[in-house]
Amino acid sequence: VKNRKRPAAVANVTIKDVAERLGISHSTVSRALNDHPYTNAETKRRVNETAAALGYVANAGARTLRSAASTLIGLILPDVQNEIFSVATKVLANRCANAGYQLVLSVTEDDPSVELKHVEAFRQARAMGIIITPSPEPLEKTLALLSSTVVVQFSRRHRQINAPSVAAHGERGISAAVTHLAQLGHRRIAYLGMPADRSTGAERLLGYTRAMKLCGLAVDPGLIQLGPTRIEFARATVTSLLHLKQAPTAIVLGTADLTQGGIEALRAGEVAVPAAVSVVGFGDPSWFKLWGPGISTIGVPLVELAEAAVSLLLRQIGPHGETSGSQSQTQIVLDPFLILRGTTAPPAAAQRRP
Amino acid sequence: VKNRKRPAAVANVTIKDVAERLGISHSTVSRALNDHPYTNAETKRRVNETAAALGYVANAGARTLRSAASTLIGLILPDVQNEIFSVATKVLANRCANAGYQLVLSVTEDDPSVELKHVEAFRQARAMGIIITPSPEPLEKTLALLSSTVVVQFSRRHRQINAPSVAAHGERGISAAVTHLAQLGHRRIAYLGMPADRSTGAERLLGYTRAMKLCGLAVDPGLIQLGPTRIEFARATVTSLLHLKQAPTAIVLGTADLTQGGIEALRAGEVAVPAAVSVVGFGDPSWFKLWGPGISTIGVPLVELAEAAVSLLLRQIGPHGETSGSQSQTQIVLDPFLILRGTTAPPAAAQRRP
DNA sequence: ATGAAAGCGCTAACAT
DNA sequence: ATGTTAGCGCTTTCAT
Repeated sequence: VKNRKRPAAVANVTIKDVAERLGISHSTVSRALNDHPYTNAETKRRVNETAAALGYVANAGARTLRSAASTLIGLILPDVQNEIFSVATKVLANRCANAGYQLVLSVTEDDPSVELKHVEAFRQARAMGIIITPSPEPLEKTLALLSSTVVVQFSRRHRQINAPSVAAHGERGISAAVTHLAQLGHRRIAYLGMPADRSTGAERLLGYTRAMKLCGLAVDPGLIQLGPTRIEFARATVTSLLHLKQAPTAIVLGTADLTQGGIEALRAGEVAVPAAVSVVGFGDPSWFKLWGPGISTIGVPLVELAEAAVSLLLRQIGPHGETSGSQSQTQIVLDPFLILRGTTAPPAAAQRRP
Repeated sequence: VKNRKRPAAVANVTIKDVAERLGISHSTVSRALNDHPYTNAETKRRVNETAAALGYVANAGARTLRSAASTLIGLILPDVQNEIFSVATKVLANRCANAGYQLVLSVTEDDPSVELKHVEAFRQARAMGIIITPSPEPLEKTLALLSSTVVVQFSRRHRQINAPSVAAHGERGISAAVTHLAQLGHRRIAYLGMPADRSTGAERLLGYTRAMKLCGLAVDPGLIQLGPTRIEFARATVTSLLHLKQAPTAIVLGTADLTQGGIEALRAGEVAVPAAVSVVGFGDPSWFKLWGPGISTIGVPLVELAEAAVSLLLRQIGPHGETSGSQSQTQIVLDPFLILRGTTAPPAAAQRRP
């Protein structure tokens, strides 16, 4: 009888303690606890009973050691506040829990070394799979570690990561916005977006330039502003854009954060929207429809994206562990959709068009 | 040479493999890897080298099995979308990572059985601690499991959970809002909030009734509306409140979600704010300052709350594992602050006051 | 249906 | 400084 470990709260009750208490062998207890086919019903009952009485809690680590299959799934995101990632987190948490997995979350803020640390930790914990929004330039070691794991890339895609991906078709989204504005008569359309080092940033920029050309509009480099996905950046940039002597009559914002910053600038400058300038945002946080006349924006099927990502991962690792063939080629790309509300209208100067 | 495990991606390289390759004992490898004091520098170098070459990744489970100390911290939240919880998630993720822990996230949506499942999983994974926003009525078993772990209650507090807690002083927050409105001349002030089954709901409701009485105002039960923290509920309720023959001249919303619903109703009904009705919201998502004249609201020190919670937990489990004395009595309560913007003004009918 | 025994990968005495 | 050994809690043959 070992009785000197009261200190705080211990959970040292093992399968052996239960066995000893019952005067049976610990392997019988193991079988009883795991509903092994050949187990006496009565034994099973008694085992469960005393296990509960003793406060027995299985040791997942020991189990993993034997079976090589953990119940952990890693999620690596640059940020959790952002709408797309918070929706993803919610969806993944639900789906993983339903499939019997636990979600280990890590937030990198796009710092490659933080990213590496987390990937390492996940590998050490023998996570069954990892869903990751890779940073723009992951470290070599990160790439190596990732290559020996089941991975699904979410939202962004990195060419050196040979794993399936799920993302929104950013190019089409931005294109649709630009085209819509061009059709309204706008000629000077500005684009504010992420740097092209992320796949998402590059694609969206491409969507802008392509659509401009397709609409027969000149691409003025001064109207293309790339920078950090931060509210302050958008606020400052939109403000200066509006002070240009050849100011744009419409602005397309490339992310939800940039949209917020842009709106802040517009509000601060008391700019009439859409009378003085038209605006198309990106993403659709719940308040976009409440602001002013309602913000016209590029909606993204957030839930569907997240669902696709987990499904892809779960399919590979199976509902209880047997990793099946990899399908690294899979690339799921979902279409965004233009949501027309009140911030887009023909430009003031173009009222006299046919 | 075992060479038949290419299937997908395995990480079966163990400390023994490294030892064998080097012709030394596995314990030497273990020491080298862990920077044990008495280790030959050259040996250490070679060990690290071949470990890297072989793609060795430590097995955290095995380590936990020996040392009884994992690197896991559990976070149990009813929701991640909500501002307070998303901020908490971000802060905790950062702080935990810095302290060398991994954050396992679970979302309960206040379902007690889901809550239990997650607590069980955390205990099985031998999580070093749990930060939880307990559901209104946790199951017995959940309580029992929790009592044998290091726990910090976040945002909500349950009387049967004997663990330190961190929360905002909801009563004071709501009181301040009501008092402010009363001082502006409002007499019919409505309150829309959470059910009183959660500590937060009960406190905020108390803040309302107390402040009303203190201001010498009659508490009209018809102006107190409690319900699910859902946008639709607030939308419907605010709409019906405004259709009352004795409609309120001011409304206090008890959560951020309810505030959004209320705003939606006001916008849909084209109600003049604050001319026809004053509004005070709860929380301060970034868009509150952008809507209309800016939403007056009860701000909560979100980051500080989250910081306090991790600090409390980390202090108990220590930066690397030695659980220290519990301090279950600790209750950190942080004060909210009234943010006055444009949605509050004297009631139309009271313009003629002194 | 149950018990005995081995071993998963690792750390930590204890030897040397 | 390094090797030997035992054992953490569990599952899983292999006997019985």
